[in-house]
Amino acid sequence: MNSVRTRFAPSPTGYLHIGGVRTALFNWLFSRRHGGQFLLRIDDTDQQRNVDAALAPILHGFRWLGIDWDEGPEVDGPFAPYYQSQRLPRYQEAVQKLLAAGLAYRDYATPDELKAERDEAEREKRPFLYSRRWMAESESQAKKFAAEGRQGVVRLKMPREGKVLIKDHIRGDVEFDWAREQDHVVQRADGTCLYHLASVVDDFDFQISHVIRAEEHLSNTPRQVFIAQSLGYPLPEYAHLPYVAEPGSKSKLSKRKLDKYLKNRDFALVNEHGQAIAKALALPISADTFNPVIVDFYEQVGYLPDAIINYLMLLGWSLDDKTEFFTRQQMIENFSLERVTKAPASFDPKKLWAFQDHYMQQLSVDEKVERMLPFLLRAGLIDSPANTDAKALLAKVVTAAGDRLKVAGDILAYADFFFLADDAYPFDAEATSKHLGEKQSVERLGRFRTCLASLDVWDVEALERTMHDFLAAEQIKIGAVIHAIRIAITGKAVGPGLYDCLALLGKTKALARLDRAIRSYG
RNA sequence: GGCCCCGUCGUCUAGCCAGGUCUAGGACACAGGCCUUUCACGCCUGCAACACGGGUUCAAAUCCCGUCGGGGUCACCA
Repeated sequence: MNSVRTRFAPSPTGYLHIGGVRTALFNWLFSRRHGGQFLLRIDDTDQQRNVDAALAPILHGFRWLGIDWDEGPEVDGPFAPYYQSQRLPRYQEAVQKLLAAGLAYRDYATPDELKAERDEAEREKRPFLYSRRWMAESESQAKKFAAEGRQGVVRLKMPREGKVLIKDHIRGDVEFDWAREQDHVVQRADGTCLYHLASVVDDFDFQISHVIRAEEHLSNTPRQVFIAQSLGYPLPEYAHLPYVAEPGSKSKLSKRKLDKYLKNRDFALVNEHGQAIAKALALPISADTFNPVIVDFYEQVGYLPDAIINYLMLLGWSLDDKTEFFTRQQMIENFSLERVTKAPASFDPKKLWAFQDHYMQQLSVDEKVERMLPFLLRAGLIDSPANTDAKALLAKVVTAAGDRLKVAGDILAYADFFFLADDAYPFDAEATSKHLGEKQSVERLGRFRTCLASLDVWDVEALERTMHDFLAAEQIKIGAVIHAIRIAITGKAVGPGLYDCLALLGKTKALARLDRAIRSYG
């Protein structure tokens, strides 16, 4: 009956952080590996106004990634509610128990008095430890302090000697001196309770067997152990994961330092690529919620959940010296805490990109079409999902584009010209001046147009033959003309094979586009 | 600053616990080449690391000690 139960406890912040996903993923994998449950608990003791709105993107992100939870918001479960804001009575009950056992005390120190003690300790260069001077040891003393107009909070009465040993699945045994632990506040004057107490009570109530969380919580663990033991709770197993670090550094990844990451070449590249797609979609985005640190970025741009999950799984974990690709099933079968790395791992957007590339290549044309159609719809390049002609064209475009489409949104940045009107696609300025800048090039384009106009059969083979004959007649190499043609019909310097483009456009459109270029640059 | 954690190519990592098969393997990135007169894919080649110093040992990336470096944490935030 020792079921494995893990949890991830997001705060409703309005966005899902890539580092948070990694932590959640390891929790999820561990529970799945052992046939247990994974739960989501909402850490909203900070009572914000609109928890639902701030939580929605987070839940949505997990769903999108395929990280499902057995208990928590929207699915409930035997221990509902899973919101800390709704569990205050339980926390207060725990506080009473601590008080009654003499393991916590009411404290009436003012912030200024506390600060004075802290400053003094600093001046004397000794570690700060609260003097307990305003600790109320009896009811009458409490009344006396209150009569002075003081506000009472509840503090933990931490041991002032001895050591505590924390057994951690990743760190091994870690020892702390009790005497360095502060008498942390667990309940405010207004009766609300603080995170550490709430977290410990929740983990017990929800029967969490393994607390798997980021390493930044390791130094918080002694106080949590103290709370749990004081309350008579059995201790959960602990596993402190290395945190996810910034690109090219060992500092913790944080969405607040976006400006810094943008100086990283790879990060900037991935970001710009995404921004371009967002722009093509006219997404109402802000840098706050739309950047490569936030999961939503990847969904909007059209990454594949499998790519992200696979990449994240390998950030701080490995099976062996060569296996890189895992199906969900393989992940679950192979995951173990023992093989989690101890050192922090830098988030590398380029490597994520490489996984994305791989997984995209695994998709069939139909699967790609299914993912790209919504993008064309949203950009207004296709009027309706029921437009079968447009869908058929899309399938052909996707086939011709092949590996060039790295994310679903690339259909916009890369192949929009197929869907735009013959006079609406933009000409790339740099490419145009390079290949259509000279009169000679444009004249040659005109002659090539004449050759094409005489074609009865319009397919790749015929087009290739026409080109061959044209080159012979002109006595030139293909390089002298192919770029100009490409730009004329697509507006871009890069794209699928030229004959594919021509064939897919059809004779009428192709000729119209050549005419437009000749008119514009002749 | 105190406490705690961590330290293998630029990055993710294998190897470390059970020392030799490690002139340290793989992947991403980067550089060059092939393919293709676009781009991308693919293929080939190259560049590139055991933080440093002492031990122990016939033998150390692996064990021990120290140093240095990086990070986390020290709230009436979570």
